[in-house]
Amino acid sequence: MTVSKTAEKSSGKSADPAKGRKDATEVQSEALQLGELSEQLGYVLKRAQLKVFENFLRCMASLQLTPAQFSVLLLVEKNPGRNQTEIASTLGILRPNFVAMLDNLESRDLCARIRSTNDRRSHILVLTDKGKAVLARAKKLVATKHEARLNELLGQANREALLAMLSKIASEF
Amino acid sequence: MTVSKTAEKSSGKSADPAKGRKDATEVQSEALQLGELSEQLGYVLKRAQLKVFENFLRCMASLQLTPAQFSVLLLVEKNPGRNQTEIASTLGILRPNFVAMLDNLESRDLCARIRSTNDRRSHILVLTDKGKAVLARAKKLVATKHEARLNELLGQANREALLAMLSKIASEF
DNA sequence: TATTGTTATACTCTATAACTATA
DNA sequence: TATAGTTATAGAGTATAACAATA
Repeated sequence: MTVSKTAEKSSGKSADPAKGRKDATEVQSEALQLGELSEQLGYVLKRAQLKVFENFLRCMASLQLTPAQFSVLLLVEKNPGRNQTEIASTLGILRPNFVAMLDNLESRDLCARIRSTNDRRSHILVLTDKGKAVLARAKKLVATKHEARLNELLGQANREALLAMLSKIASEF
Repeated sequence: MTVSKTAEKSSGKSADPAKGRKDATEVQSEALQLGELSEQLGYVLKRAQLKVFENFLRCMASLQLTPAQFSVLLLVEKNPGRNQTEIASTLGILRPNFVAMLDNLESRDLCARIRSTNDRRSHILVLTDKGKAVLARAKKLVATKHEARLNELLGQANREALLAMLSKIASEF
């Protein structure tokens, strides 16, 4: 909501921004003060999330998997035989929006919809062999490029503490 | 990307989900296993961010301010006299998208665009008196309802550690 | 020629209602 | 009657190109 994906350099329109000013009302034309914004958890959380997703996409460029697609593959692998409603709702994806997502994954032969014999309204979801292979490669990329970078930045212990706090917020806030 | 704003209850379609099964292939029809998903920082980060924004909106319902609008008011208050480009780019908002946002805030008499005398292309942004008053009330709501809730959940020290780590990710990742 | 604010536009993500086929 | 998957659609949020006024 607050933040977009592109950063932009600040201008600094005058030739010598450090020199004398015309009058006292003119502010110094350099970086703005974030002020209380840098203490707003929501603001920092959003900016951090965008950075993490951006990095995830870069790490996954060769496999063309978005964070959402990766989460679907992971969940289907862990819970084979569940239907669309169960997978979607666990991920917080609304069923209507899940249809196009699955169409995409299925068209790439990463997962398959199988009509359930128990309840012929349901589509059971499973990973294809290719889906399993791609997911295995994706996990490796995430571990060696994405998570490794985070561990490097924060340290293993801090990364785990961060995850624990975010989980608490996600489940209890 | 991964997560929507509404949660949904899982079904549990059979009358007695704990009792005997038809055959060994049928899975237990209760909660799904998140598996590695709960270790994915991006996934947890996104879900936490949605919860925090949701709570922010609830706390701000009386003032009808979104996180993005709050961030604009905060930044304009801290940096009066800056133009649209400077405020927008600092927040990561693209200039074209900032126009409608400002139209909204200006129509509610919370901030004003003033044609700069130095550079008549620029619109200098300032908070109106009403804007200052509303922002003051917003800050109070955020402190007493929103941040207080977070401190209650995490503890003051943890909340600060969380903020520090997220800031590091936002700026260095 | 370059920049500011703006318009137009498009694409993604999210959300709701309603249809169909099954139960 | 209710549920699963689907379609259609609408609204945010985000992205790019291009224009008028001004520098």
